Amino acid sequence: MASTPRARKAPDRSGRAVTLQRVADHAGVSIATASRVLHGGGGRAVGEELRGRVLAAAAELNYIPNAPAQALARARTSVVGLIVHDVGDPYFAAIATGVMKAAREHDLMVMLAATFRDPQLELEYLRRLRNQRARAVLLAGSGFADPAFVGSLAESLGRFVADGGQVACIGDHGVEADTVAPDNRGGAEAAIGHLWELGHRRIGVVAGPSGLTTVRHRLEGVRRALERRGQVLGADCTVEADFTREGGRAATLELLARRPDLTAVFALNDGMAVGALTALRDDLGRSVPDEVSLVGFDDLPCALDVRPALTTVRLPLEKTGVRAMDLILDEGADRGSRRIVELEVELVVRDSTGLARG
Amino acid sequence: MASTPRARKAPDRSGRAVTLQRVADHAGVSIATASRVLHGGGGRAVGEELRGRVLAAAAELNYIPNAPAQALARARTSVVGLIVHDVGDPYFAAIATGVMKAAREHDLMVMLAATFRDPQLELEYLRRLRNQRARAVLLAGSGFADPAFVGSLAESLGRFVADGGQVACIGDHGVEADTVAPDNRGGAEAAIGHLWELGHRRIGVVAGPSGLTTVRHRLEGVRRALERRGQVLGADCTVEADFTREGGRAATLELLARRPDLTAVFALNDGMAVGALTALRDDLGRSVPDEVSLVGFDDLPCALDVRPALTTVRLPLEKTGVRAMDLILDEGADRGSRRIVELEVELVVRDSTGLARG
DNA sequence: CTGTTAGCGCGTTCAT
DNA sequence: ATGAACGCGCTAACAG
Repeated sequence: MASTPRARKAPDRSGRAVTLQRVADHAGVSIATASRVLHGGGGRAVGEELRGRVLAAAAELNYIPNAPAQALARARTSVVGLIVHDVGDPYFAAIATGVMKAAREHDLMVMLAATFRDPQLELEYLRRLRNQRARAVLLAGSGFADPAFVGSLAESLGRFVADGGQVACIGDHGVEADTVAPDNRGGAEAAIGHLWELGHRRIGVVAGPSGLTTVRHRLEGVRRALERRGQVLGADCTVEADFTREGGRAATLELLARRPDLTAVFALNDGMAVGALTALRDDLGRSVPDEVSLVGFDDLPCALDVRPALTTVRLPLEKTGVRAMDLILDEGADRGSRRIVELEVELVVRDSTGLARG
Repeated sequence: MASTPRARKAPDRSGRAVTLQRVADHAGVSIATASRVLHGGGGRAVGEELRGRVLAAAAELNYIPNAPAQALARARTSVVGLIVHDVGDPYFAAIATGVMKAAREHDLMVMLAATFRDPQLELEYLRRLRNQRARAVLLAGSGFADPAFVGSLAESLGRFVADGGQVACIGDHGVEADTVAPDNRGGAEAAIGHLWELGHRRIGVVAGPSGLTTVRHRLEGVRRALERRGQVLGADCTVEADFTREGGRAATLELLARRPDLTAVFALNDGMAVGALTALRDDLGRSVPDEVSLVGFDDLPCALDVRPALTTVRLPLEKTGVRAMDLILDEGADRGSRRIVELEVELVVRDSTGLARG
């Protein structure tokens, strides 16, 4: 036709976008019938004859349903949101991998959001995911221990749920929601136990920001393991810094300056451990593990690349992502109480730990 | 429960979801006015009085627009799709980081899709992104050199564009689309040049699958650099394997078995380089760089953690993601010819390369 | 400046 | 088994 005033879509060859209506016309059936054969949900079946015609028409026209329109009509989308601190961090990248694999098996798309550790941004993304009417949101990464923040987080999550969305946390976010979390305390205990068995009695801890729940839990594990053996974690044996390689390096320098007599260092994640290794070996000239033993946490790929290969606590990161998706998908179970899945961790002994000297 | 026949949404306290209509009612204005103050686009301004009432009502009711509904009405969404091989790979994770940062600045959400190097899955995700009516798609990662695949890819992309979507490639996908790509050839030439200057004349190459365009381009750079210096790359000087650490290790073993006299190895990405380092040092007992020099490509974080620290070609990965988003956002420029942005790379000399012996 | 109204593409009763 | 018609929440003419 000459003028199409309201045409806003890029036109298909024959002038308009390929909609269900067009498929129906092409097949000589009603739009309802077309909808039924293409998206089946309607309950009733459709006769072989028409069914074939619709399928053929759809194929010929290369019809693709309009997800936003379906979302509007069904009041439900097929997207889940994944909120992480930083995709560039191998820890989150591994979780994301698990999530994506699970999503694909269930025909879900995942919207990724990275907060770069800014709590406000986390709230902001929650809004945007609500705006998008995401069917569910996966909150990954360590939570922030700040009560005020946890309050607003709970509120945002509450709204999301009120809108009909589902929520699952990966790790402890201080919120009443289904959660899958690795056994951080147990992992830390295992790490300390390992060092203890090797004869280490003066162990230092290179910790991340205590505002992160993950850090708290790992520290708790350290304390518990030590106390069980009649020792308390001295205040001068813990240094807190950024949860990164650079943080680990700085913290280790400070730690060893305060306590040059330490025979072992436990870094609360592998990033920090790699930094600690650099500090120990390159800055301080202390050989690992001959003079100082080192243990990390997470078992990121880099733990293997580094020399000596890092003894660390392995987290089933990818599986964590998958499990979180399972929580989301099991819609039946969300009645009743909160579900909590604790994932087992495993100490992986490699070359960065050895017998304590003397 | 009583019976709310068509209620499909989780109800708000007062019984229904918070829609624009409700906000309008609450503020005592028409829905059009509410729309105008909340989403401004309508052209005309709104009086202070009403404007204030609408804002207040929206805040009080905690209104959040329904993106699918807006998408339907406007025939345009605010989501861009990002297709990568594997988020777990630091290479793609870095690109994704750049994309996400740029997206946030422009109020766009990103849907992530990981193909795990399965071409069919790439096509499938293109369909799904078209289904979602993504405003644009970013095709990241190395393309597949298979002509048949490139054909279907071009077709899929064509449909996407016909539907009004935009496309930008990261790296060469053999397709006529706006592209941002690092200078793979130049980087490889620089790497070889560096080794040459150090006196190396017997250089082996540890390559990824030749089906990937990235690998091809890097190999071309190698050949060009060598030929410029009067040498040709011997067939026995190149081994092809998976583009991974394990691939690098295996390929290096094979390479050195064939040519024990090599004084330098160029691995076509850092993953392979790390594997090569393991093979050289641990399996073969050859010291790096004293006996064999090693160069990688990409400058992933692990290049720094490894000992000796890896000499490698740095790619501006995060910037690559940002630039690709720029192409998407510059809608004005998409008339006329194809835009190609070539990103400069930089050789970073660290400790894995040294003078050739003898 | 503000309100009315007609779609956007689709799912879903409700008749037939 | 099939079709007609309404509504999902919102934008964008168009009319006042």
